[in-house]
Amino acid sequence: MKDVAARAGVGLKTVSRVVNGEPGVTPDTERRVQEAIDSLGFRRNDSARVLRKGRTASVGLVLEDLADPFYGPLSRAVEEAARSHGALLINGSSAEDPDRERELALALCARRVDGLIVIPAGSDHRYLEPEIRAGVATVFVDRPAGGIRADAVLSDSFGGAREGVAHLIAHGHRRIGFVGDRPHIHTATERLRGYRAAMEEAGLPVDEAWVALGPTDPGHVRSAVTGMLSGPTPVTALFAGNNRVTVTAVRLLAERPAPVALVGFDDIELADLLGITVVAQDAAALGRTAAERLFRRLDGAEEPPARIVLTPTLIPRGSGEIPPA
Amino acid sequence: MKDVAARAGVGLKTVSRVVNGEPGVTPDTERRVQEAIDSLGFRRNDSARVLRKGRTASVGLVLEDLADPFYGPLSRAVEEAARSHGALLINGSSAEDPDRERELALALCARRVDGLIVIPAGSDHRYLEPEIRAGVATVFVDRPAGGIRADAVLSDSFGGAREGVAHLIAHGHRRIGFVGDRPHIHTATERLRGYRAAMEEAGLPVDEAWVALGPTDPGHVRSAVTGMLSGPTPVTALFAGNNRVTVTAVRLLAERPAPVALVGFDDIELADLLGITVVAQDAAALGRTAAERLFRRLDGAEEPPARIVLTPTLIPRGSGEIPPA
DNA sequence: GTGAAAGCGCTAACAT
DNA sequence: ATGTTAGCGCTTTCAC
Repeated sequence: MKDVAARAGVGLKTVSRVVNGEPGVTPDTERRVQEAIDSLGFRRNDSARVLRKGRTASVGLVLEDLADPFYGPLSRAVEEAARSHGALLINGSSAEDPDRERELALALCARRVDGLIVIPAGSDHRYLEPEIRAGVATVFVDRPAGGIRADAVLSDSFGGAREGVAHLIAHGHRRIGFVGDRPHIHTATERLRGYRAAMEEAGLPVDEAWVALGPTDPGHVRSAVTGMLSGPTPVTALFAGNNRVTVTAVRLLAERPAPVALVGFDDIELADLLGITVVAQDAAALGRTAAERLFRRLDGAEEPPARIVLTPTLIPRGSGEIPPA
Repeated sequence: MKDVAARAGVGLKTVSRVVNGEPGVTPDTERRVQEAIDSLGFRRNDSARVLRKGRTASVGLVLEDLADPFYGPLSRAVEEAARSHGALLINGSSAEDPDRERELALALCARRVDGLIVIPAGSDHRYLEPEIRAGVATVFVDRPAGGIRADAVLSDSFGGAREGVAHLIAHGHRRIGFVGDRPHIHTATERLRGYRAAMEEAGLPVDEAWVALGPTDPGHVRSAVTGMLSGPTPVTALFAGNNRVTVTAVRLLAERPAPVALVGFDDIELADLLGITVVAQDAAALGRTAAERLFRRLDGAEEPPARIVLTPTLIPRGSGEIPPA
């Protein structure tokens, strides 16, 4: 910028005015400055600008795994909102590791992102308290924050699971298995709660051998499902607690001769062709809603922290309507 | 930091030393500084650090659409590499719009990212020349750069498509349709070239009514495919130029009574269950390779720009082995 | 309409 | 082992 000023034979501030489109520059001067900029290939250094202005026009998004098809659309929705507010998005995956979540979130704060959207891996977010006090707007998505009061945008996991399980019950099932993510994950326990509620409302007993919370890699899911299907009181239907579980369950059930009913939480591409009944969340809406809330705060809104709950949708496609064997 | 120094009763530089884990501080002093840091909730301002050091420890990734299941794993792989080099990842979607790609890439440069990974939307990247000269390491992925010499990490679109089409020919097809992305997209024309090569090598004529390049939204793909299946010389097999096309083609073919063979470029989740034969690229490997190249350059490697080509894999699953009607 | 000076928070270089 | 000074590139303030 100094160089540009020298070359154009003007003051530093005049260049700054031109670069930022501020008024108070004669067209002629502006032209000279512009020429100098072009010939020098000058581009403003935003780091310096940030240092001076205090705002970075960037937001951070900490999620579990960008490679998971659930988070792609969510991230894209956040990015789109950021873009419409002139902000860039810095993305990081926690790999479901609380330490990594924390490390990432704090690194983003050190970069002085204006806002932070977090899909929690851990359940204690008090480490963010000083940051939030220091002005980093923070919104949690998909799962609520632990230990602090903050905005959260969630899907109704309890209600969605209850509806899905009730759907299976309505189709005649009495022995239904539930396979979900590890118990420290909020959505996993909420969905399990929904399962239990539906069973209880129907007056059905739950054999604890029908319930499995654990890692959602294919190996664990396979053994959990196999167990439920082969015990003394085998289940006739399955509720899958998330998209990873559903995918593995579908593969496994396809290998078996006897049909087993299945409803999965989260929609999956091509599930329509495979006839998989799901309780679908709108990942993009989750991201969009969270981003809107974030930017509202950045624009100065002073509302108290709120919990916004989106309602998932049951989509019957066949697998959930299979009658008991 | 000033405040911390005052509170701990030490000089500014000593605080800096403690914060950065530099040697030359007595354990006792370090403890005092650490206490001051904790009680003040101090966290280093990385913007200032960046301004001083010249490196931001961040890389930018410009891709087409983070919500596309092809880019999630790619982005995650880049992020993982960045993480292992202590860098953060800023990503943005161009929505396949060249202006937006340019705008994003330049915004990232203004932030002084250390490196840039670009999945081109446009075909002219001369706008990046000054940035690259100024030291921003740049690697192109999936499609090569236009108008400048730069590293590129690609899949062998030509070879992959040729192999896929040859596979259909080997199963007896003589009239094969090709549905691909818009012609200005490098991979689309490369794949079409592969299609033509395979046909020619088999001595088969290509009726131009069997070839459609265009937008890959369901509407366009449906009408293109429908046309090919209902003309005077209907095709008996289809080669789908990317994952979007494949998904729509599978849906459409499922609605038709007569079986039509299909091979698609790019793998898709659950394609195994639906028996869809694909030519699979390894999106994560693409991202990983590009990131490795980028960080090698950032570590000072002075190699000339190279083109690295990964070989896709044909995975027969049934749809590509259906014989002609 | 324009510019000079101060300073954002940090680190490199050089004292002490 | 610790502190001081200068300055990264920009914007803010205020004077011209």
